[in-house]
Amino acid sequence: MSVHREIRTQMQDCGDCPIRHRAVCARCEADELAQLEQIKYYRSYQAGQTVIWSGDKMDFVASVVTGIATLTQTMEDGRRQMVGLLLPSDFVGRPGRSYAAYDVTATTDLVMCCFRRKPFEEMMGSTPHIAQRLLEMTLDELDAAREWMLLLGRKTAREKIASLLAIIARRDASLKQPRTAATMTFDLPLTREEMSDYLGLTLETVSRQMSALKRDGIITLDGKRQVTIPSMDALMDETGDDSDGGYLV
Amino acid sequence: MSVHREIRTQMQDCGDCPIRHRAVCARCEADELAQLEQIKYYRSYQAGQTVIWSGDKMDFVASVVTGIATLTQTMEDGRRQMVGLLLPSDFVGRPGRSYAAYDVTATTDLVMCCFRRKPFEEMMGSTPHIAQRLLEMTLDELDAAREWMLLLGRKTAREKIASLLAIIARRDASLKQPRTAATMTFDLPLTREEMSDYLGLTLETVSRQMSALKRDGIITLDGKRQVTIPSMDALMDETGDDSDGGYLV
DNA sequence: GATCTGCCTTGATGCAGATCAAAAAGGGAA
DNA sequence: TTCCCTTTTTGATCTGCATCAAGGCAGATC
Repeated sequence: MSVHREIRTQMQDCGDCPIRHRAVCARCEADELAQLEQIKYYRSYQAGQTVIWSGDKMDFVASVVTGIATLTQTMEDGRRQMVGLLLPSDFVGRPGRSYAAYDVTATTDLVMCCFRRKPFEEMMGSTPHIAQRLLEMTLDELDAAREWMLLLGRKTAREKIASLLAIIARRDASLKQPRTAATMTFDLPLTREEMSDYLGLTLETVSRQMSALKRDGIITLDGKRQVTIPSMDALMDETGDDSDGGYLV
Repeated sequence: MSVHREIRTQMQDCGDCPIRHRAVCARCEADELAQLEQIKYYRSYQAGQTVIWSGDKMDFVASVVTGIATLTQTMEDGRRQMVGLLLPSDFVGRPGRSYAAYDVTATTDLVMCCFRRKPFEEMMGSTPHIAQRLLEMTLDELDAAREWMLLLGRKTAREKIASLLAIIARRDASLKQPRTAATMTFDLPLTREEMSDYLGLTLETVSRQMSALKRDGIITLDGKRQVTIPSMDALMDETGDDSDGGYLV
């Protein structure tokens, strides 16, 4: 089936972009793909660069291809809270909204696949798959946000750190290593300050708790950023989470 | 146009149910409405009753018709965090998930409009409007969750209380009073304990901060539950929020 | 190699909110 | 009315994390 093959070939350059990948391409809708191709473009950002400021005009929606971006809210007096961590395939922006609601920042080098907003919205109207796929992704993000609310509202500093490490480790594991490895090693993509913005702590507390987890043998640090987790189970014991919790389908 | 009129008539009994109201009925899609009618039923709950427990099988999705429900997460040791406050027209449950992820509780007497999940999902596949409407609603909830993350992570106890009061007051205002009233009065639908679960505080702290706001003339209490706000501006000054913040379109 | 600069760690101290405890205020029911 | 029970308030004390303040370390620049 040549259309199928053609799409597969074109898919390469878009990485994990969910719009093409899952909503469109998985169903081999060549027309939709062609349409999307026309309104699509790529943008790259260096680590630390700001993608867009809260309140700025935003005439695109996008999905992360490679790298990590963050969504942050800032209060007038400078207090900051991270409200989203965007990994490859995550979606940024919102159909029907023309201004950014959050600061979007690249924490690593970042490539995004952008779609001009207006034509994208029009396409959504005529292409049910896209709205359905977006709905699924948004519901996942809502679940993640609610898990984070529990963390912010009720967990101790140590539990917060352990939870963050577990999330990063789990994501990394699904990308790289088979699920077998008892020991796992990864690079922290966040500075201590970014971690503190995510966890609702100060960077000093983050640093102290990292040291404490190290002292207690839950983690090993190689340099400031490389983390080794000897036992994922031991880490999970520190998160305060239910040990099972696997009912989410 | 008789179809239109018929739909309007049938709408009455479903209150603010967004599925019929906005996604379906607003477009006068009589077929969809007929389909929805077949898979729909109502359920009532008394104040305090649990609608469903986290982890329970959930073979329906629903929307709140009247009353208020809450979504709560509980940790093994009993720490609780409310992660959602469901008002009339809000949606509960998730297409594609057969188990509840949160405890759902009626905080006031509650009527819900339920749809059997499987047929609802099938309908979503064939009826684009519904997925699009659900997407919109879910994006709104995601924004609300992210605002709540800022509150949980970075606001002081006093700011948290003021923010909650402001949210309830604003909702109430849009239902009842014209936007003109400088003074506004409403009943708190939550106990001190529920407020504390929502805000990530203890009930003692909630009580103390309510007393403090009263002492400072920001609010007046008549009994435990009826709140009067002499000046909405004065209350907003206590929330820590940007005074404008009106860029969200 | 020396110096700089941006992270990160560690220490000392303070305070907001938690915890523990008890009294007060409602609000039904009899 | 009185009693009982739940919810709320208030008080005393404790503590986890924030705040303030030095250093330490590793990678860049000269």
